[in-house]
Parts: sequence; C-alpha cells; structure tokens
Amino acid sequence: MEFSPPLQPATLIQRYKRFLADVVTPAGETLTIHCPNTGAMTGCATPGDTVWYSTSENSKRKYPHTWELSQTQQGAFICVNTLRANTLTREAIAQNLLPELTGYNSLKSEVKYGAERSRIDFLLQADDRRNCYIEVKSVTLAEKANGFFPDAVTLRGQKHLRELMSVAANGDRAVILFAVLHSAVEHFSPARHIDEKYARLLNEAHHQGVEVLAYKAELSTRGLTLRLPLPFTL
DNA sequence: GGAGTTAGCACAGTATGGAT
DNA sequence: ATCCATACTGTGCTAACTCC
Repeated sequence: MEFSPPLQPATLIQRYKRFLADVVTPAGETLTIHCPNTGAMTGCATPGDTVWYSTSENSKRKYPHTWELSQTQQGAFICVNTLRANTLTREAIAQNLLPELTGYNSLKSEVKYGAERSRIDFLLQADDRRNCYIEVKSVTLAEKANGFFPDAVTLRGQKHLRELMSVAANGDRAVILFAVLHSAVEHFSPARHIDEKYARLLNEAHHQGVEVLAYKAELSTRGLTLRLPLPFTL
C-alpha cells in the first residue's frame, strides 16, 4: 500500500490517553494526532523519536492526523497503525506474494468461526482445497534484530490460538501469520519473557497442526509491502 | 449502529499499620 | 478496641477511530 498523500514527519512529545499523541512539526507547530494502537507500544513511542503521520479526508474527525510510523533514533521504521497489518496481508495474498497462501479463488475477511465465535481475519477458499483460516498478528516489539509477540499479556491472543487448534483438529488449514512491521527485525519468536502462557500455547498449536508464518514488511514513508519471509523459533 | 482495540481513571471494597 | 490514613485490588467505564 502507498501513503497518499505522503506522510509528514514530526517529533514525538508524548503519547497519552491511549488514543492521542502530541507531536511538534518541523515548523514548530504542536499537533495532537490520533494514535491507532491501543497496545503498550514498547519501544515505538519514545519521546524525541520521529513519527510519520497521515492526514484523513474525513471532515468529521476531531483529529484529522493519524500516526502511521515511528522512526527510532537508530533509524528503524516501525508501523504502529495496527489496522495496516490486515490491509497488507490482504494485498500480499491478492498479489501472490505469500507462496504458502496461493492457489485460492476466494478471500473473505472477518468470518465468524469456532466455539468461542471469534472472528477470523481471513478465510481462503477454493473448490479443490480445504478451507484455510488465517489469523494475523502485528509484530512491533523488537530487541536488536529479534522481533517478539505479544508485547503485553494477551488473553485474546490465547483464545485465537485455541480456536485455530480446533480448526486444525477439524481438518481445515489453520494459519497464524506474524506480520513484522519493524524494519530492524530479522528473526521472530514469541515473547516468552512477557507472556509465557502464550508462548507455550503457540508451541502446542504448532504441534497440533497450526501453521506458523512470519513475514516482514518493507517499510518506508512512501508505503508498505508485506513480502519478506522471516526465520523464526518457537 | 455496533464491534473491536486497552491503559488509565474513578470508585468501592478490603487490608494494613500507627496512634490513641 | 477504635479510629483514621494510606495502600492495594477489582470492576466498570471511557477515550477516537475504522471497518463491517
């Protein structure tokens, strides 16, 4: 996906109230922008970092600007807009950039499934294949070149893994796709030091047939594309 | 119009500890 | 034993926006 109009840079003053952040533009103007990430954003919201924001056409918005990327002082780009992970995955599947997920002729999103009635991010279907359920997680937490998920204890994430295990048990394909949205990351693993239970459950899911994929996005202030397979350890 | 997203806040309730 | 101040825990609500 391309950012149009192009993103604008600013310097982060602080993030606060979960959805808001104050930044100062190169011209010295202080702006309040919308922060589309409710997570902990560890390492992505350090005061003084450069943030890149988009501008919405929607006149009803109280704050027309949306925080899209963070640029750390080491120069790494991180996409903090959690909505992008799904957009990028959809585009990547449609453009056949993910070899494991090609050959289907129908792509649906937000389909209800499983015993706990979760909504799956994507359902791929074809006449001659098993249904393929895909749950997308965005990875923004990094230590050096190692990317981690989750960045905080996630009961919801654990629920999604249980649902995927039951999908696999029913004979369908179950895929968890970690979309790495951090340019410095070269390797992925679950954040055992943050949510040990999630890490164990991911391992169990993997052994029970849930496919694990990790792809990294090419990130720039012009746009994002999910296309680079990443090695991971579970 | 409703779901989804989660830290922070107010508030209520419970626990602890020091002073009398 | 009683009182008050403080500390902690748990619950429920809120924030702004996008997408279905």
